[in-house]
Formats: sequence, structure tokens, C-alpha cells
Amino acid sequence: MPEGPSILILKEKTQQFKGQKITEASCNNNAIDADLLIGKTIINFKSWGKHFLICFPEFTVRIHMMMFGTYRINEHTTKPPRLHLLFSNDTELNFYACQLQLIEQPLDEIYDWEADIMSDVWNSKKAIKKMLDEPELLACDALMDQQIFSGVGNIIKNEVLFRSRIHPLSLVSAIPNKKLKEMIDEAIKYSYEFFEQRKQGTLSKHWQAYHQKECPRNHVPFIRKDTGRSHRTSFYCEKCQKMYK
DNA sequence: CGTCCTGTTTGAGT
DNA sequence: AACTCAAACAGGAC
Repeated sequence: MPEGPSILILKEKTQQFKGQKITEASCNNNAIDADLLIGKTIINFKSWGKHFLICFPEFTVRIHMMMFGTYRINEHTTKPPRLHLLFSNDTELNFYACQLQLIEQPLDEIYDWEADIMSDVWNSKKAIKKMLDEPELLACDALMDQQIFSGVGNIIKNEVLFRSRIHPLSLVSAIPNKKLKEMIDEAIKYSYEFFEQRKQGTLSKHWQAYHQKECPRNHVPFIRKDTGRSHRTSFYCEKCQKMYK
């Protein structure tokens, strides 16, 4: 569930809770004092990449789904929710296996909205500047860097590098500017495709690289290798994805 | 400061 | 049906 587009879907689905007053709340770890939420009204939901933000007048609850996080709206699973919210109109919102954090500062102070790939204020020039500030940065690490491409995860990374024909181990500083712009444009474009395909339940049907056995362009077997700082798996074609170095 | 390791513990795919 | 793998990140050891 956790890449950026999935968080946008969550934001869409929770619109019904905007303006709703919480009558009952529980948190099954000590991250947040649930009593703080009782009687409070949700004024808005925001997101920054993979962060889902529940906004109250005086503070924000940040939810990060990590790898395994999940949620239920007006229903529950057999497991106790990490965060349970019951509203005055008897609707409920439950989050499981997620990380919770209370934010007391204004969000504009801690989030660079221009770094969120699915934000309408996304700023490509700023992303290029951030990338070029790191001379040794690899393409696979650049896309996974949440301060540069907030919301990109391993699926989007692999699909973007394949679609823009860039080898994951390419040095960003060696990629021609036009090509780098192409990579960024593809990151935005594919993220919106991901959003639609996830809603349609057809996401994995459209994967061209992620978890694929061979290159759909030339049928050469894909290389599957742990790459970059975080050793996340890359799927790539050595023939059609150019190595810039 | 960088790198490696661990904990998290769902849901899709085989 | 049972099993394996992975959508991510923080924090601690060294």
C-alpha cells in the first residue's frame, strides 16, 4: 500500500471524515495519547509523499504505512488497530501496522511541498538542483530519496528507469539534462498512472519492469539486483537502459 | 558520519 | 493451503 499514489487514494477515501468529530479513539502503542483526539474535529487531510496527515486545529497526526500498513473504513480486521477513530455519526476509521507521530509544528515548516511528486506545486527545477548537489548520486538512489522525490517507492523507481531507458546505476551528474528531465517527467506521469491502475486493480498487469522476467522491448532477460544505498531490488535491461557514467 | 543489521508483521502471488 | 517475498523507515551497533 505505501507508495505515494496509494496515499492519495487513501486521502480520497477519507474525505467523508472531514469536519467530523471524534467521539472515541484508541491507539494500541504509546505513540499518541488517544485522549488528545477525543472531542476533536478533523479539519483536513493532507499528504506529503508517503506521509498521510490528519489535521486538527492545533496539531497533526502523521501516519506512515511503512511496508505493511493497512487501513479499513467503516469496518475492521481481526487484529487490533494501531489507531482507531470513531465519529459522532457512527462512522469509523482504523489503521493497522503503521507508524504514528504527533506533529505540533506548522506543516509548512517541516514539509517541502514542492518535493512531493503528486503535489500540484511539484518543482522539477528544484529536484534537478538537489540531485546535482550530490555529485556521486546514482539514478536509483535519487528516485528513492524522499527529500527529492517524495512518494516514489521501489515500484515507481523501477518503472520510471525502464520507461526512460536509464540504467539504475547511472551517475545522475552524467545524465544529459534533457534525459534527466525525461526521467522526472516519467516519474510524475507514471505516478498518476499508478494511481489510476491501483484504483482499477490493474497495477501489476501494467508493470513493464518491476518483477518482470524479460525486457518487453527486446526479450533479453532482466537483471535483478540489489542496488544503491538502501539495497532495494532493481529490475533492469542492460541492453536498452543506458548507463551514464 | 557511513554502513550494516534489525524490527515491524500485511497481503499478493505462487 | 501453506509458504515466500516485499510497497519503507527508524534506530542502534560498530
